[in-house]
Amino acid sequence: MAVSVRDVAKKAGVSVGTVSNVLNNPDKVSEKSVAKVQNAIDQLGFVRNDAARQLRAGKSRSIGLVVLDVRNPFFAEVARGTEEAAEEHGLSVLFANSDENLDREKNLLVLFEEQRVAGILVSPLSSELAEIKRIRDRGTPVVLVDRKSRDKSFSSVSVDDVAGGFLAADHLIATGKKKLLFAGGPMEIEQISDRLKGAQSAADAKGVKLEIGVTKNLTVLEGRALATEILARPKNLRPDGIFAANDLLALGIMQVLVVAPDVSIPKDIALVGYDDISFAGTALISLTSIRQPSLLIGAQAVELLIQETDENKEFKKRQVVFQPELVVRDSTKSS
Amino acid sequence: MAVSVRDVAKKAGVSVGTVSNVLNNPDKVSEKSVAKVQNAIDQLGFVRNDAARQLRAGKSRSIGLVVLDVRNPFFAEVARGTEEAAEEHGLSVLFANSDENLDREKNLLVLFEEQRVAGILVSPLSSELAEIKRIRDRGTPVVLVDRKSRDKSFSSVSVDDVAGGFLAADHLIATGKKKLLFAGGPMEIEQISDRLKGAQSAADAKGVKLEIGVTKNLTVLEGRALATEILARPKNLRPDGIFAANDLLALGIMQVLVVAPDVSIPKDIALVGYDDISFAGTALISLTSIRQPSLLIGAQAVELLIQETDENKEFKKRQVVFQPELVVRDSTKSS
DNA sequence: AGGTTTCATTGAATCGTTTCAATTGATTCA
DNA sequence: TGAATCAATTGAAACGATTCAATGAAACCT
Repeated sequence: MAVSVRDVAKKAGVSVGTVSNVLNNPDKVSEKSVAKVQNAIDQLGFVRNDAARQLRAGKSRSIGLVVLDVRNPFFAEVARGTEEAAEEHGLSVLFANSDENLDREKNLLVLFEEQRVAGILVSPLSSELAEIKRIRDRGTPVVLVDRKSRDKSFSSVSVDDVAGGFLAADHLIATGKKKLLFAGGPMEIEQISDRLKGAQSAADAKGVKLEIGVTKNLTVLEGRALATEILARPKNLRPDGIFAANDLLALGIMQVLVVAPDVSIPKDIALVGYDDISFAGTALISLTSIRQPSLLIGAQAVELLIQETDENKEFKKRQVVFQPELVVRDSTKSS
Repeated sequence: MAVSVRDVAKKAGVSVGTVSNVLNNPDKVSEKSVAKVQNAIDQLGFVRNDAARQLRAGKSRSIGLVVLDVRNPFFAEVARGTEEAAEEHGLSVLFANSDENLDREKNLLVLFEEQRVAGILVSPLSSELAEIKRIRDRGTPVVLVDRKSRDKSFSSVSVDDVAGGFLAADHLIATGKKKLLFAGGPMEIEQISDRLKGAQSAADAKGVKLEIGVTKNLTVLEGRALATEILARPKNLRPDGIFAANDLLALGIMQVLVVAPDVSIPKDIALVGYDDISFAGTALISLTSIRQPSLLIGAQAVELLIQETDENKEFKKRQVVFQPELVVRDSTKSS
């Protein structure tokens, strides 16, 4: 059933070495042989066996990507970034999501290591990097994604969430807002608490109040709940600017505020989100947001991985931190 | 650098066969040997080489999934469905998207075939199945996803879009609407024209008018453009029920209608979407939609693939067609 | 013609795992 | 005690592509 190079060689009347060369170094083979071999391949329906190739080569031409959640648009973009960059280097990317589950993460890492991937990009769940370090030390390069490693022995790519939080709050203050509210949670997630930290420092710098509205998660529903609570307050106790830790939360808040008769966005309450998902720009009132260069993050991670593979390993660890960007839209723009 | 079973065997003082058995059939090995081998594995940091395993086995334990666009929430759900079903059978799923690009599709299929995947699930781009047929005939089982094959030689899983269109229009009519509008396009996409076909037949059956609003694509922006056009009309020329070919389009329409002073949803204009994406339920006015059993589709596709692998190949081709389901929410529910 | 270089081709050895027929050693049974 | 049974272990062979030193053939130069 299975057709091997040997079968092709026999049919074409050449040696297996020649067949292999036709496949991999066609310029080292005479035209006549190429033709004969191609012919035999077509007739027999020969398909290269990648397992055998890899076994011989010792390494695969794939890199593994482990993210927390593929359905998060941010990670979907990061994934595309890695895919594009990898393609340029003739590599392909195997996607997998850990679903924020430590066991799954472990399994996936083992799987990738068994596959002898050229390298692993991982957005690690826990701060416990022991397992990852073990893999790295056994020879598989690893780059951390969306997480700054204090441990300088890892290369990493991340975004400065503190700066993002600062940008958001500072922008609200710049448009004249004086009673800010930060919406988000749980605070155990470093990205979220960093965004708050940045917002806090902007507020402190300008002597503006910053209230904290902790949510259980970053979903539309939580946003609506929070907004409903805010509307229940007397007008003078409401914030005049809200910074939500992501866009879904912000959109939920917006949905409720927009139908409240006594609130106008952005005049009474301005709103800033985070992530700049595609829905942000197309919302009823387009949403000001903090954009993370997600494609770039993915691409950069691949580059770091490749550097780590190429060069004398120990030298080239780098921690790349991208700066987020403020995208101003109608939810904060007084027209 | 690389540690092999042979190294483990030497260190543990047993044969390679025993090491292999510890890995794959621990019950066939004495406890003492298991302990010795485990010890050696830990000390040496041995990691199984999957390429060698596969080479020996002749088949991988992965199945390949090629979808048109991973960022489409429908396909994201289908992917999860395959993942869950595959996991139950001890298989893993390799994701890839063709980006609606024929060359990419071809490359991915070749890649999967070279990997000797256990089978391929593909949402094929063109109706030209020659290449896919060739792969199938060479021995890799293939199941078509989200596409009904007229060619009965393929197993396939799809959803009845005509029925979905009928459901939507019939529901609008049942709530008393008399001037319907179908929004969607381009009509070359079979899924879209099928939905229209179903809507048309529901309208015909009840003697209700159905206007067709063709859009360039199915995005929020197109929906807003269309809705703006509708609002520009005198009131008596506006439809009283709109069926949009997907939820993004419907949400765009809703965004515009909801702020129009002289339109109330669903009293003046009712709205039905398609796909039931997670945003549908959390929209400002929750959106009635047609749900496709996307998880089930993925799971079913895996089952068909496995049947095709197991049984005498030629018998078990099946074309499974799921029925979509109407999910009634506020956008059509007179409260 | 003789020698040297160039180019194409050959095929055995290799990668690391699994399999399976053969072997060993221990245990049971009559 | 000798034979039969069973469990545990062994190690060579196989999977299929690639590599590389060796070989062959042709072309070139003096």
